[in-house]
Amino acid sequence: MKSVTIKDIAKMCGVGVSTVSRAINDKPGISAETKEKILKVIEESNYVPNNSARNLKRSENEIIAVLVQGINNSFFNPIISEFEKFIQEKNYTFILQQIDEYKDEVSVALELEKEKKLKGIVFLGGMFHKSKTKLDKISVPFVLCTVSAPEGKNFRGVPSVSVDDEKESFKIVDYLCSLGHKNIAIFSSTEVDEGIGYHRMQGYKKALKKNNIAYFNTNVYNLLDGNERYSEKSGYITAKKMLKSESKCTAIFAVNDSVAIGACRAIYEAGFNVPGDYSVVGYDGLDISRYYIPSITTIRQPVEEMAKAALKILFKMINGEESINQNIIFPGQLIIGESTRSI
Amino acid sequence: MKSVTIKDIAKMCGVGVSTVSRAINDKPGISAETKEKILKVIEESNYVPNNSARNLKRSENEIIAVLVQGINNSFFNPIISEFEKFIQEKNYTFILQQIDEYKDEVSVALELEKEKKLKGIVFLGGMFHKSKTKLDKISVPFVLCTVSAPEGKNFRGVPSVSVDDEKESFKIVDYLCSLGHKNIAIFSSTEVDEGIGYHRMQGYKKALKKNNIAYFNTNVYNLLDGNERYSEKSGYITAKKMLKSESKCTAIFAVNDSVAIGACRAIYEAGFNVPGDYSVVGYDGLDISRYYIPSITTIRQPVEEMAKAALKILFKMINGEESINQNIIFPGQLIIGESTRSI
DNA sequence: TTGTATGCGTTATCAG
DNA sequence: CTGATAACGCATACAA
Repeated sequence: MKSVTIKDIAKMCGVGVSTVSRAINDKPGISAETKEKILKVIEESNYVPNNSARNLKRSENEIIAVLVQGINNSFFNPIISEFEKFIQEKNYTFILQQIDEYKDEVSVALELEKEKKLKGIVFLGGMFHKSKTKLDKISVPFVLCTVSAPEGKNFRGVPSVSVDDEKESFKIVDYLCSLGHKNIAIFSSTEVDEGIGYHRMQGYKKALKKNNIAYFNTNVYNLLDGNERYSEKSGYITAKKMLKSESKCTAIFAVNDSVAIGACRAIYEAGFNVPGDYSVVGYDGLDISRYYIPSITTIRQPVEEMAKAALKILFKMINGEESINQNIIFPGQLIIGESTRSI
Repeated sequence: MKSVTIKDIAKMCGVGVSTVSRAINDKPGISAETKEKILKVIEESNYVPNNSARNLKRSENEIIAVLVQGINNSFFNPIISEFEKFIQEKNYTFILQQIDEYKDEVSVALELEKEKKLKGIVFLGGMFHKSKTKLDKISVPFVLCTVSAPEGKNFRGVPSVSVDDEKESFKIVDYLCSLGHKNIAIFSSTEVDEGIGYHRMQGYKKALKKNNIAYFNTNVYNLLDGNERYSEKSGYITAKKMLKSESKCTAIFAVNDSVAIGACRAIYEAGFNVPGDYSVVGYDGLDISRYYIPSITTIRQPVEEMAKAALKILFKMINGEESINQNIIFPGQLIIGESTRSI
């Protein structure tokens, strides 16, 4: 079970370890002859360089790490694909690191930074309960993607790329109002976790206010708890709950597309029609929202552009081109689907 | 930018490095007093242990790595969640490693094995162009999940957990036949890549044969190329192509649920109805197939059970309980949705 | 209870 | 072009 090391290879070839190292790493200062011989021996043996040892020695690696929470969220899929492409084009190595729910993303970042000698970090999604002081310990460039640093709390200096959740939520709820809806339910999380639930709720409230519609607690439907919260199932169950209640609402603002789809299904099963009986809107602009029947009216986040923008910022920082922190806010796009109608 | 090491901490505390090490790792043989003092200093400094150095020293780590190709495939989501839960229950650390499309998964496994001193590996999905000789170089226990080793080629000894794609495809196409369909199109990949395309095509052919239905090339529709192949978009475009053709088919066997959904949407947009004009079936049993309207008739792979079974095998091997290789084949479940009807 | 010294597998810096 | 040898940061056997 003892694994073969560079020393073993050196011995087998009758050369020094540094020569073997040169062969492995395509370094100059080695004759084609010996190189070939060494590579051949390596091929025949079970030798695989130990990355831990490598990382320990190397002062810097051309690698970017992307840290995601909730990797099973399809919203992230196109973003991750974009990262992969972009980073590879720059001839960097791309590491995707999943963050366990209960773990602190900044701690993981700190560990990874030392371990791999990273060039840069992207935080994708996440709740961002991050403390600024801890964030400051990160010594390589990093950027937040799809979330922005909380305002006020002295988080200035934290570059980010995001969409203004409150504003976009306002936009889509306002759209519902413009269609004549006056009784609009919201399916969301009522936990004040500074996460998407909070901002989207704020947008909802503001839109109602602007349209002179009173806000009622009874129109707020709390989604499932836990990691199923933003799933189709969650929307489905919540809609069933709503349908059983005395709700007189004519429209539903679901906190994301998956929830909207679950709601549509529940409404369908109850013998009602979308948008005939209920207009339903989502948020995010997942692919599936275009293929669903009815297609879902939603706010599309320009994910590819956001991904590119995040990496551009990151590489600028890496290259020391600009040290000013940027906080790019992308506009969301209201996509009018078949799930809404005017009344 | 020089980062602080264990030595620095030792110096700052006026103790030896081993004492600091003991404090960090909760090892015995240290007074509560000094431990507390050390931890406090660490807290205040920017010290983060370097994992590369740790891995280099440690002989074994309690960690399981899961290697996935195409992490953006929602089919894998519940499996990964299950892995995470299971592995954490065993008090092991869970590492999810994404494999770039162009990379060889076995090479990655080999590297990772040395680097992290893994206890075990799970290969999730993937094409498995793996060569047996290379696979043999892996010296820790591993198991394939959702794919089985290719038959014949002396791959005996490679434990796996999977569903019999050919048999299950047969089952669902046979079901279509039993509904009276005689002209059944298949949306798949015609590349002979030993991947899902091939086996599902075989099942399709066998089902036709059993039902005395002739096989026509013209009923085979090739999906998009590249990594969009198995997406909704791919099914959508392929269905449009089919609708424009002279096809007289009354049913479509889509190679997976996403493709089926794309096809349903295209049919809908063309003014036709599922299942009125076309019956559509998928494969996999994604959550969305239950929430789609119409819900999709599909073969559900028992993903949670498969995930658990794979890890059970792995842990048995790790504990040396059973060295016999197991190849568990789970039955798929025919789920009859609203997307099919008898004619 | 604590500190010192050694080695993990590499790469990099030197002489040769 | 090549080969010793010194780090890299940590854990551990051993000595104190």
